[in-house]
Amino acid sequence: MSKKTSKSPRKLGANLAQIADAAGVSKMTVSRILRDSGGFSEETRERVMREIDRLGYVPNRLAATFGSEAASTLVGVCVPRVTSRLYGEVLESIDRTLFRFGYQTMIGVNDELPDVEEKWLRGLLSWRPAGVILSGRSHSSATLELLKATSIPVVEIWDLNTSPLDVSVGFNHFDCGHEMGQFLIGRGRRRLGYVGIQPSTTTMGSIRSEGFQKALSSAGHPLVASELLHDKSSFYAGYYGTENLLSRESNLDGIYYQDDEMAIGGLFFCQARNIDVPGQLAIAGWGGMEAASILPQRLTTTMVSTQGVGKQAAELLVARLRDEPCKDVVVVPTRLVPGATA
Amino acid sequence: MSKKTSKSPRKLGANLAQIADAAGVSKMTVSRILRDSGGFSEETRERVMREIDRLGYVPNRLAATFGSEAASTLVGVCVPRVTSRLYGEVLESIDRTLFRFGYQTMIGVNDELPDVEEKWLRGLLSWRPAGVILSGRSHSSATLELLKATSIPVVEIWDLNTSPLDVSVGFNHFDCGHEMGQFLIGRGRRRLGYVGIQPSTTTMGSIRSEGFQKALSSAGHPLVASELLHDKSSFYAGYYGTENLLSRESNLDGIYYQDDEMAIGGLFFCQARNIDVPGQLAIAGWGGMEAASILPQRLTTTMVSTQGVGKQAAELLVARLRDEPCKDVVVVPTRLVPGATA
DNA sequence: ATGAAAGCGCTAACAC
DNA sequence: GTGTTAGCGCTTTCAT
Repeated sequence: MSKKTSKSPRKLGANLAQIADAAGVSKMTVSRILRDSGGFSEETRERVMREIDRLGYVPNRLAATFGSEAASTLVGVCVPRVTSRLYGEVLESIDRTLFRFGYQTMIGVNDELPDVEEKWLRGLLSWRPAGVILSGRSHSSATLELLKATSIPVVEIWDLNTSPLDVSVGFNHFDCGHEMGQFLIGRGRRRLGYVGIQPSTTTMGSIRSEGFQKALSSAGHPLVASELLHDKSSFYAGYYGTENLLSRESNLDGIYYQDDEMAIGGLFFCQARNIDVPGQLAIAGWGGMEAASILPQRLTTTMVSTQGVGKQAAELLVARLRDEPCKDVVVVPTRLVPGATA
Repeated sequence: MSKKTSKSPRKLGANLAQIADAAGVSKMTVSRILRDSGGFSEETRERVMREIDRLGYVPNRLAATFGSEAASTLVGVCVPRVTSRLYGEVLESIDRTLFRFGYQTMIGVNDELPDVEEKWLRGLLSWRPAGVILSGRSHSSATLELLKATSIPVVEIWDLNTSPLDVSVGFNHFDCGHEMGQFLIGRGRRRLGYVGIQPSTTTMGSIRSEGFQKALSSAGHPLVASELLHDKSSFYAGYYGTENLLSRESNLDGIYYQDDEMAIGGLFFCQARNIDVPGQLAIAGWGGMEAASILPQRLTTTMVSTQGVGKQAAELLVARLRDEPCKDVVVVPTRLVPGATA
């Protein structure tokens, strides 16, 4: 059984007034010193700082933000999942950048469900955050209304969004898919398939597939078959997705996967079944996964900078908060890297 | 250039008073209704709710928490990294659970540096959170003081901690290592090595290695060599860590890795060099990685429930916040799963 | 360079 | 079942 009891710590230490008293100045002077807003002498500053240390003063941002509203340093970040290499990297990168700038990150996980995002946002807004970072482009209408009503900066990440709510940072997924389609066609592949996750209400990620199909159609060799799993992306999903697809269409000569995890799963399936890659079947992924570096064959994939997205999203948000000029739309470049699997 | 300007939205909508006016009641009645704390009639409730919807009222938790202090629903969670499968899973699991209970998660990433944790905590406490979840057991003395002074519930996660600051949820890493040591010895291995990451100031994860060594020594076949990398855990780190270790000690007959990522990296190194696993070299990891399911050989590893840690940590924290009785120390069980690599 | 007064939006405590 | 009063700890505004 636990020892301490959480009896409401009505006072958890000193407050401004007590510091002020101890230092023989007014609350305002202490406040100015803490915010370094000028209007105090160096002597007073030192005396006050000494008392702050001595009394172990921890400022109360609740009161500060409540009292000024403009002073909020809270930023809400909502991602589809944390447990996904790519989103996890973006989240971490955002948090690191915001932390450096003195903001704190309040997270949300929405599972790509607009309703969950909405519920989360409603809760978030009650904390009067300085800004929000959302993933994807499809939001519920209530979400849109809430954002409009509060008028705080909003950064939409992940998908390229040419008409963002406010500002947006992401990849051009359509082009990624299109480029890979052209690449595979260029390599002489004619009977191509796709393995990915069945998109839910939101479309995160499925746009690459559209670009891919477009490229194939334009080249006169439309997509032969695709396997959309009701699962989340994983190595194993790629493994059995490939199995499913090939059992339906055994004579494909290439497969494009939603991401590298799934592509690697596919690669292992081929290895298990003695399917020659790339001789018999080409394999291509997306994301530039670190694991690919240790595979016997380097994976053909599109390298992306999730760090870039996170960092820029955070920086853009900070710029908006400081009313500095900033771009509306940032497209983070990606790079198709031919490997040994296609 | 961005369109909207973030001109301080001094009022971002209606407040309690306006709802009260519109509904022809007092602020208190509205407050009671919103918190469902009784003391109002069903009629009034409906009338008030209608106004709330109509005016798009978003409660101000800043004011609420500030005014009551006990009402905080903010929880700080600090992890070493988000970009690590295991920690990411714990974080996500914590957030999901807290969200269900109506709390919001404020995150921190400390890179296993106590100073960063301390800096983060100082910032967090200024938001007067209801509780904190920290990773690991080593905290700076200032961190300890801050926590003692605030007296909010603290949950320490990841490592088994028999004398936690408050409560603790984690794995018994020592036993994991010890068990694997005994297992490998039992399989006839005599010249064992270890590949992991050089522990920094904090010890997260290195305790498994201690348990492992203890088991080997007890059996009379002490650890032959270990390779501690100045890097972060990854497939590739496991790959070249194995290369380094074997170049120093070529006649090892088994290697224990810090985690599955690294073990899989090692497995691929062996494959590339035609080292027979497990004939010539046994390989064992820790963590129960999903990727292991698609490998040609199932990896010998210890399965752990990161979800369990996250969920229980959050639940314990909630119990503490509600002053419900709860355990001080929770050890989440792990299970050694023999595979085909050892 | 410093201070005094008012007020942010809510809840606790106490009326009625 | 409902209202009134006071106050949480800061910042803003205006004096001095």
